[in-house]
Parts: sequence; C-alpha cells; structure tokens
Amino acid sequence: MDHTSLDLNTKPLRLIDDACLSIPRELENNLTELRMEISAKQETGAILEESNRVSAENKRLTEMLTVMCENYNALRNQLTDYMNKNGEKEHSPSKKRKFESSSNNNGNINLGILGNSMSSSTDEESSKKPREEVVKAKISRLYVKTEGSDSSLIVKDGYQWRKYGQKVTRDNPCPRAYFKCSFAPSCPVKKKVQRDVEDQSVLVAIYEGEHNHPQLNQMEATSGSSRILNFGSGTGAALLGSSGPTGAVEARKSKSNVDAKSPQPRIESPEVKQFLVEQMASSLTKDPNFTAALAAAISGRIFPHNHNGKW
DNA sequence: CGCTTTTGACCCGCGC
DNA sequence: GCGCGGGTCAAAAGCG
Repeated sequence: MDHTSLDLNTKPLRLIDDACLSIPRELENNLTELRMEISAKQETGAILEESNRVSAENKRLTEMLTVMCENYNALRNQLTDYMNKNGEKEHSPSKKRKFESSSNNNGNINLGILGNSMSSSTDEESSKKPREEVVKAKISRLYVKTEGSDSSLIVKDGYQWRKYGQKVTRDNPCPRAYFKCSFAPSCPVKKKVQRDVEDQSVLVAIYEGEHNHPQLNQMEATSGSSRILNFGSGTGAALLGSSGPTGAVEARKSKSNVDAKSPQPRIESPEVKQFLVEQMASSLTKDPNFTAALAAAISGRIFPHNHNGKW
C-alpha cells in the first residue's frame, strides 16, 4: 500500500527532475549572462544618471562661481575707481614725500584686503594723513616669511638686486635695506626690504616700478612652497617667490589706471589659475561631445563586453 | 680686477 | 629757518 503511494509520489518528482536536467547548458549560461546584462544595464544607467546629475551640478556651481567672480571684478574696479578719485581729490601738489606716505597708506589699504594678518597700526596714522593713492610709480608689497635664523634682508624674487643703502627708520628698530635692480639705470625698479615690526620673521619688500626685462632666475623665484596672494589690479613687476621654504603673502596696489591697463601679461595668482582651470572644466562639461565621449569611456571601461551597443 | 656690500655723509621734503 | 627723518650717494672694504 505504501509502495503504490510512494511510487505515485516519486514518479512525478523524477519527471520534473528529468525535465530540469534536460535544460541545455547553453540556455542556462545565456540566462546567467542575461541576468548579468540586466543588472549591468541598471548599474550603468544609475552611473550615467549620477554622472549627468553631477555634471549638471558642476555646471550650476561653475556658473555661480563665474557670476561671483564677475561681481567681484566689478566691485574691485569700483573700489579702484573710488580710491583713484579720492586720491585725485586729496592729492596735494607735492612729490617725493607724498610718494612715500602714499606707499605707507597702501599698506593700510592692503590691510583691508589682507585681513588681520598684518599690523593694526591703521587708525591713528591713516586718520592723520589723507589717503593718497595716485603716485608716479607702481608700488607693490611682498610679505616673505623667513626662517627664524635667517637674519638677512634678502628676498629671492628672481631678479638681481644691488644694495645701495641701509637705514634704521624711526618706526622700526630693524634696519631697512635699499636695493636697485642690477639692470639700473635701464631698469628703474627699486625695492625696500625691512622686517615687520610685529613679526620679525616676516620680511616686507616694497617694490617701486616695473621691470623692463625678463626675470633672471625663474627657478629660484618659483621654487619652494611659497604662497603668493596677488591682490589688486596691476601688472607685472616680479612678484613671484619668496626666500625659501616657508611662505609669502603678497599684496599689491596699482598706482594708476594706466598701470592697471598695461598690456603686459599678468602673473596670475593661484586662485585665478584655479578659476581658469574651472572655466576650462566648465567649457568641457558643457561640450556634449566631451560628455558623450566620457560616458562612453567610462562605460567601456566598466563593461567592456558591451561594445556592440546591446543594452 | 670688477662687482657687490657697507656705512657715514649728504640731500631734500615736511612739520613746527 | 631749523631740526627731523627717509632716501641716496659714493668711498672704502670685502669677495670671488
């Protein structure tokens, strides 16, 4: 009795089993491949979607950055115009002294740009002296952080200088060194180097004028991990570099609109360079050919067996 | 020997 | 006019 029932129960099972076994191996393999393809398609779709989303967001951020930069430039131009107007208004008919006092004022202006990193001697002096920005030569400042042990007043900026004087000034116990460009008198550039009153490890180099010759020592000028922040408009004078392995912060002030519009190529700050890179990246991401090629490259790399366009 | 650095003297503008 | 202070000159010294 039990045998019949057992037989009845086992027979269909064997049939099913046989049927299952009769499925060709190829089909099974194809099924597996099909499943992989489906999951790959889903994954690729997700990646493409994510890629599109990221590139759209990137585009949006870049546009925001562009607008911000444009606003910044417009604002800066307005500030420059404003300061120039003020300078003209308050400019007294005097020469060399004014030049110097204005260079001091430039320092005060730079404080505004640089934040609190420099001295806080703004208020009293600047309130006593009228602001005067219009001077003959272009003035720029370079702040160079030096080693504590380094007591020299040498700022390696890629140009060759000849020292022609040294003076102890009233407001700073450290002597101020006066340099002329070695190409003088054909090159009228001068610089003054003095240690910062508050932080004696910082050298303050004040450049006057523009070099009319190329940099002599590019390697020296650009070597090291110096960090230069180039603020303000203006061109030219060699403002790369520092004296060594520490750092430098540079701030400059254009002396006139003429200077600001000088045709010489500008030495861009890292920030500006980064902006340019982002602009290039933006233009690339905006290029449908590039994005298509990128997507193809990515998909080709992840799923190299799908070259026949079978998705 | 030629170039650079040092350093005291001198010049000059500014404030009083 | 005088003194002060920053900037420049130039002779002497230093250096390669």
